[in-house]
Amino acid sequence: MSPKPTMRDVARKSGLSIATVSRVINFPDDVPEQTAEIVNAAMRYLNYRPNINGRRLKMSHTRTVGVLVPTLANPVFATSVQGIEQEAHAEDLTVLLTSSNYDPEREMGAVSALLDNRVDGLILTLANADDNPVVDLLLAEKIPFVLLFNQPSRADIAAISVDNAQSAYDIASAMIAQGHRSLAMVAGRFESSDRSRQRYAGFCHALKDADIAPPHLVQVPFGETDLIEPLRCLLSGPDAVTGLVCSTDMLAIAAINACRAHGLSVPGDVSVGGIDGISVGGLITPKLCSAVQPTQEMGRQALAFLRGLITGQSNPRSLLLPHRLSDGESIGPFRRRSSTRV
Amino acid sequence: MSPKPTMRDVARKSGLSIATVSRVINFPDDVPEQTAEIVNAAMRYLNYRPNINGRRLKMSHTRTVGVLVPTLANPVFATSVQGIEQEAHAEDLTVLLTSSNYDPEREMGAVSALLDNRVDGLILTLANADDNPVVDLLLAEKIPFVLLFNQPSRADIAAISVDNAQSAYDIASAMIAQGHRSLAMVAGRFESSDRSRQRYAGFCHALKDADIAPPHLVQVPFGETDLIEPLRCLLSGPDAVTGLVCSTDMLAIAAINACRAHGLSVPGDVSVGGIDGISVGGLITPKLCSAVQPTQEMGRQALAFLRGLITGQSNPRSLLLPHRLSDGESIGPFRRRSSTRV
DNA sequence: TCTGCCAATGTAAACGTTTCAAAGCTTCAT
DNA sequence: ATGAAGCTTTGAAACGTTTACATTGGCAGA
Repeated sequence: MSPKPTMRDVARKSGLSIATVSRVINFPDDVPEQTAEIVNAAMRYLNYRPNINGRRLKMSHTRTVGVLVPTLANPVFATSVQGIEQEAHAEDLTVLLTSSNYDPEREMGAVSALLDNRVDGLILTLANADDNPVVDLLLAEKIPFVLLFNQPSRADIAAISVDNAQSAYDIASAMIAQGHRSLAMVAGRFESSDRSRQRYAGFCHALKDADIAPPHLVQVPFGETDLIEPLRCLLSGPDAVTGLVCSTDMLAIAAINACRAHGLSVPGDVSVGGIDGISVGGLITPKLCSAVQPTQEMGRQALAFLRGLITGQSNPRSLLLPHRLSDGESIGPFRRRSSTRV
Repeated sequence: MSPKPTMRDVARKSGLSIATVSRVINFPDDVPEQTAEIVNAAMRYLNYRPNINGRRLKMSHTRTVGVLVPTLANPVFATSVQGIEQEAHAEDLTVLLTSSNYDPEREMGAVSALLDNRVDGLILTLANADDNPVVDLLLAEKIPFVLLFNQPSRADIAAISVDNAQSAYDIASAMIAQGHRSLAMVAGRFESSDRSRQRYAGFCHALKDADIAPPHLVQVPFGETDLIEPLRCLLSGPDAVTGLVCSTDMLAIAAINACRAHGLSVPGDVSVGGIDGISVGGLITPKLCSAVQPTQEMGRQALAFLRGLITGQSNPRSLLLPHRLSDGESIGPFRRRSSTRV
């Protein structure tokens, strides 16, 4: 009684064979109602709980998916995982979660651990989707996987994201439309995030299209929330910047905070825009103007898509979802700054 | 070649027995270096990857822990999971993640699914830690588990949290100290969160100690971020409230937003305080005054503690961690409001 | 040369499932 | 009676490990 009851125990208790018990569990309709009831009674009596590991060993699939995100500390990823989890729950799949802390080195280890668990497939947000050994490994081993937020250059890789460059282009353009001419991008380190690089490219493109001089760029380590020092130079001096495009909403919120600390008002003195569309952005003052992506929905779709790949019903391809600019208040018209105190 | 190589293949390739291969993998020191090298070479050659499910079936433990949180959409929980994940990574444990969406009904199903996976232990944030069938089940089945954020009344249950009542008491007292006499609590639904109820109790206690009249209470569903309507009554009229104690930081941020929408300034007209200490709270304007708990660290500790329970090195007990009041700006001195527009 | 010991390796039985082939048992038309 | 044709049910062989126990071979000591 102390050791957990097994199917064998249930079989013995109900006077039937182990095979019948198995069928009651997996194909209740293939078994006469009466038999099923006997078995179920025995299971209840014994407090039987199927050992999924026995099943997993025997079966070729595990009904398990692995998820790798850079961090859960950024609501973008947390929300996407929330979406993944919801859909997984609906599909009765188990989610194995790991995070890389934005460290490309850790990605391989994390994925390797997931593969040891024989996951049926993976949903990954990688530092860099191109020339990534993890992607090569997965391709070689033919393990279904979906990239989330990554926008790989190869078209035959499953990926769900928004158009990163365009998002940044749009936000930058919104500022330019308000008369801003001196802009900078605040971005997460490129080596930690290809999104960051792609967004910077879009930002540059917007500036070029508007014939604006060489863009500024500040790269900050991920997780950093204190931008007071990193932004000091940009925000002071004669040629101070009046618009900050941030590669993520978290950075944008931190940037607004830094502007305030420098005695500058947003959007009075400086306009700030973000990308991602995390929900707090809509609650703060000024309401954050952002290129919004449907984060949670993207998580859900990623899982649904992965399901398709696993069952062989669909083929890997890149999905670009539409983003939209939120009607925030953090971007305002250009105004010459009276005096730049810092 | 197409099917995944097994230990048997490695054994054949290296001309040794399956037992030796197993030893090389699990107890490299018990095997002559030379032999180990042969086996390792074979493994590399075949691209061998141990099947953890085979091991799990054989072994009594699975090196897997289950995690249940209400949602990842609230940074408190996301951050705690981040902490859990970090520590799990260090301990080489696999994390199975599920969420209940604040629905007590879903908790049992989620935990049941985790148990089917034969997790070695669980970390749970429950709607209600007392009289919870999930807790009873776990106790009966003698599965190690740690409650996180819950503060159960039984002392023999492992739990890591801050003193919820005291947190609310402290925030409320801070407002009272600033001269506020007309206070309300904005709380998540009690049936979804015992923290919410405990915090309300602390709030009431503070008011009673200060001889202040019956407290107001607004309960809102979890996940709700639009408090404009729910707060209309409280914020208008002759006996409008001047201080809002919110049961979570997310609610506090939403409350500040609602105040703004009603044309009230924070902390000029209304003071707002939160509980949790999520990191964005420190970035917004006004900086959120909150009873801060070390969320990520709590996650880490929860996993460490769980490890102790699993290995039998420690016994279940409740840990109350200290909270601290952040030096926010969202609480200011009481000021009679000139005209209450709404 | 034989004995005994030790280190290195091998054998084989689990672990709890799923599933295929085959066996029982009815029923029923011939 | 006989056998075909259903339905139910069963036996037994995997799945890939771990591990208690058995075997081997070499070598020191007698």
